[in-house]
Amino acid sequence: MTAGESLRTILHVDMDAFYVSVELRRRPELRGQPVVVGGTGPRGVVAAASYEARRYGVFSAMPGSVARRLCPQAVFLPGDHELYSEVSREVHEILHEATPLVEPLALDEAFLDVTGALRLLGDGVAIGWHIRNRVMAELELSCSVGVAPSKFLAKLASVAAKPKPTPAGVLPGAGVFEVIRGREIEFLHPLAVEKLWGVGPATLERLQRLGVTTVGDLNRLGEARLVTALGKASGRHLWALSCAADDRPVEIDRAMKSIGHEETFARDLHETTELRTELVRLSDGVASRLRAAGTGARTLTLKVRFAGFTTITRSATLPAPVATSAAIVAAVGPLLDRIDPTAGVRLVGVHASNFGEPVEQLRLDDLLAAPAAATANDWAEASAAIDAIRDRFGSTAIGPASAVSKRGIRLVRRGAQQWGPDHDREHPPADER
DNA sequence: GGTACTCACCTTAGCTGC
DNA sequence: GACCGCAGCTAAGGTGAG
Repeated sequence: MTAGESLRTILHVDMDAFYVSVELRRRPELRGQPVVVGGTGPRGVVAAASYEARRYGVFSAMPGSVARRLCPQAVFLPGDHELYSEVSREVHEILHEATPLVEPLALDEAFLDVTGALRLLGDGVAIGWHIRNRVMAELELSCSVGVAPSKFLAKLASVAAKPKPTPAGVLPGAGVFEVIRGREIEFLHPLAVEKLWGVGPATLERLQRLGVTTVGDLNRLGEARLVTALGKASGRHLWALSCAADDRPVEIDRAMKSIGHEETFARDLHETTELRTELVRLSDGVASRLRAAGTGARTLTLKVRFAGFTTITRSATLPAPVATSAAIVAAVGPLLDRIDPTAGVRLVGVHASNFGEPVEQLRLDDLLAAPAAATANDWAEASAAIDAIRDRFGSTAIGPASAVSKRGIRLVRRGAQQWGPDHDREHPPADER
C-alpha cells in the first residue's frame, strides 16, 4: 500500500448472462438450453448468450448470422430494453441496502464501496455472499461478486467468480471471489494482458508486437517504453494498472457528458430526403433526452456509416447550448447536405455534447428568411408541450411531422434498437402495449 | 461472409489569439 | 509584416467498455 492510500473494500457485482436470465424467468422451459438475446434481425448482433450457448463459441456483439451458424439449435429471443431496465432497478435497490456508495456501470453491473459497512455487515466476502443470496432469492437471478482493495481488481475478481463454459459443459463459478490485500500482484501478473481495462484489439496487437502477452510482461516492459508505444495517457494508465495501482473512488453520480442516438437501417439508404427524415427523428430523440436531463448541448455531431462500413463524423459547435429538435436539425442538417449518399448509407447517428444551460436564441437567418416564422421562444414552448404529452401518453404519442416516413411515425427511444434494425419485437415496450 | 448501440476518453491536426 | 511559442478551442477519427 502506498502512502495516503486508504484501506478500501470494493465490490464489483456483475449479473450472470443478465438479459438471458431475465428472459428465462418468463420462459422457464428454456432453462439449460442455448439461448441468445438479440441477433434476430437481418443486421442484428448478439446482446447476450446463455452459458450453454457460449459453449459453442457464441458471445455478445457477434453477428446474429455467425451465432446461428455456430449454434443452430439455440433459441433466439428479441431484446426488451425496458424490462431489463426495470429489473436492473430492482437489483440496484438491493445493492443500495448494503451501502449508499453504489456506482452503476451498466444495467447489469455496479461497483460498491463497502468500507463503511464492514463493521455492520461483516467482511467484503460476507457482504458479497449476502448480496448474491438476496438477488437469487428475491429476483431469481444469479450474479458474481468480486471483492478487492480497488475497482479494477474487483472487476477482475468478479470475472474469476463467474461460471465457465467449456466444450464438455458449464462449470459453476465460485460466486464470490476475493483478491486478498497484499497478494494483488500474485493474482494480477499471470493474467492475459487483454484482461486489463483499456486493452482492446488495437492495443493488444501493439503489445503483442512488443512480446507482451501477460500483465507481468507489460509490467516488466517499463513505463517509458509503454508511453512510447501507446501514448502518454494509455501508457501511464496501463503501467499503473500493472502495478495494481488504482485509487479511483466509487462515484455515485457521474455527470453524463454526451447523449446520442444512432440507427442502422434494415436496408441502405441512397436518397438525401430519406436520410433527412431519419435525421429529424434521431434529433427529436436526442432533444427529448436533453430536456429530460435539464440540459442543452453546444456541440452536435453527425455520424454516417456507408455501405462499405467506412464511418465519418462531422460536427458543429454552436455559440450557445440548444435543446430543441428544430435547433439540432438546424445544426446537423447542413452537415448531412455535404455528404453524398449515392453509394448507400447503412447508419446515421446524432450525438450531443458540450453541455450547458440551454439558450434557444433566435437566429438572424430565421428573421431574414421568414419574419413571421416561429421564434425560438415558440420552439421552447412547443418542446415543453411535447414533453408533457409524452409524459402522459407515452413516447410515441407525438413527434415532428417531418419525421414521418413511408413507414409511418417511428420515434426514438433509448436502447429500443440496441440489437439491430427491425428485429421481431415479441415484447414491445410498455408504451406500445 | 458480417460487423448494434451508447458513452467516455484519447490523439492528432488545424486554426486563432496573444 | 513575418515569425515563433504557447494555450485554447474545434474537428475528425480512433479505441475501448459493456
